[in-house]
Amino acid sequence: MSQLDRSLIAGLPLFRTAKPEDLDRVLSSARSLRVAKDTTIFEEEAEGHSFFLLLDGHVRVVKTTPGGDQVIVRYISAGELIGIAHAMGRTTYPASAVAAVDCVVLAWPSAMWPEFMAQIPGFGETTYQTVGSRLQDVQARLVEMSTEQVEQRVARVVLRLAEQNGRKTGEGVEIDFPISRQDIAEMTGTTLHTVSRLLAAWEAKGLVKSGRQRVTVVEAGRLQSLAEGRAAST
Amino acid sequence: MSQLDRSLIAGLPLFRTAKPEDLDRVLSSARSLRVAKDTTIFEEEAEGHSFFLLLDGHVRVVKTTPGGDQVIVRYISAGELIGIAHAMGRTTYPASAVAAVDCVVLAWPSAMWPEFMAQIPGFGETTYQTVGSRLQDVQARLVEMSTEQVEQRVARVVLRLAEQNGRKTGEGVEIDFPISRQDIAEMTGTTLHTVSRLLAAWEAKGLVKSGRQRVTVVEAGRLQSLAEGRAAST
DNA sequence: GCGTCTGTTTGCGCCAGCGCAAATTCGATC
DNA sequence: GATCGAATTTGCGCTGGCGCAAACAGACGC
Repeated sequence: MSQLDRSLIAGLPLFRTAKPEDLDRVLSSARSLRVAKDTTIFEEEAEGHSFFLLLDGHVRVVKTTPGGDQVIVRYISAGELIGIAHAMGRTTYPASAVAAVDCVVLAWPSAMWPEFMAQIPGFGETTYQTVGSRLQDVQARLVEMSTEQVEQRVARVVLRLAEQNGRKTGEGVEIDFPISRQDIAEMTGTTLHTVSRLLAAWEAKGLVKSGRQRVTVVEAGRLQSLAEGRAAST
Repeated sequence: MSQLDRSLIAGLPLFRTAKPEDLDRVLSSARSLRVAKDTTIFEEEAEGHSFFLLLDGHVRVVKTTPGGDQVIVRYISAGELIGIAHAMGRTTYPASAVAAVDCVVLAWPSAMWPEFMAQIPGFGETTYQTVGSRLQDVQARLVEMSTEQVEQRVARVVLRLAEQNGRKTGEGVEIDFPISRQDIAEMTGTTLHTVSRLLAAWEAKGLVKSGRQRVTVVEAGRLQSLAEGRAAST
């Protein structure tokens, strides 16, 4: 296995306070993987033998119910860790991770987790803050699911995805990975039909542009109004 | 302030691996408070100056939306920490904590958090596992909110509360703190009216007994069937 | 023991959004 | 550029559960 280059991970917040020799050690024990679009990186309930760092691409984290319904718990973007169940004292993955586009990930055996925690300055603190902010985030979504109408929830999700994973285009901010109506439905607890109707209505009002697995936010402000429950003017 | 007795906290998982002198140090810096039923321990968004250990009683953790709707995020029972936002790198509390019954809590200034983490063996690991399991839990609820009908969600919540905070009585397992229809509604994203109708229907079928701020699970098995979406027989 | 207040029950009408089904369009592939 | 499959759109009917409103019942203070 050829040694990976330090520059791959040097800029990440996760390793902000790590020393160069730490980076080398981290990299020397890493496996680097290419993951094709729609490939599963790890499966819910499976033994959590490895943890991963997403170097490039986007990954969706999905839970499946006994009834076969899927729910997208969150999207992960480059620079974030995945499969860190181990950090929380679990031995199995609580959800599946699927590449939303072709991805590059680094993988380490879970057995190395304690070593990372102990030896990389700032690693523990950063990851725990990550877990904490994910908790905040999921709690916020729970509140939204409990109190808001479908239109507001969909508006919020579209806005959040555009903010966090947006790419400016001539027309507005486009979500920079393929996302279907079904995906949005699975993030908002509704059906692809309803999402389709909403996007069509918004497009007619000029709030968004959308196509096959593609959504562009044109008027973020008015969409924000919708998300907050104030009926959008016009 | 009189020194608190070690036995107050010696049995807790949180201090399982702490040494007796650690316990004394922890206690000597603690304030002990009695909190009357329905009193707020800390308010969402407020500056997180303290963290708390619930010694006795039950606390509900509540988030309020801009629109004024409340959502009960979880119940905390004796032995658990609350207000540990600080651990996750936040400076304000993400939710409010309200005493569900008369409670006894210990409080420490948040500034002491790093000291606890560094000096009490096992403290860090245990609390991070707690955060991790809360994340799992909220994620599971998010999935339920997204995919299940109201009746299933209410059944699940009642079962969970009875399991975690149940007290055996002659008739079944009673949730051992006062809980209103409104409270259950705020945990399941529905209205008190619907909860009332469901409990009435279940009571007619002999699955539960309930009264003013009181719920007893009589037939856990059949209620579990409901929670899993299989229509209950009879 | 009496009034009051808070929590609960229940009836009724309505509608947001689901389920089903069919048509359509867009990309990708050969 | 013809073919095929997946994603999307759209119509239609139905219903779970909400909103409103009013009556009711326990518990608690005086």
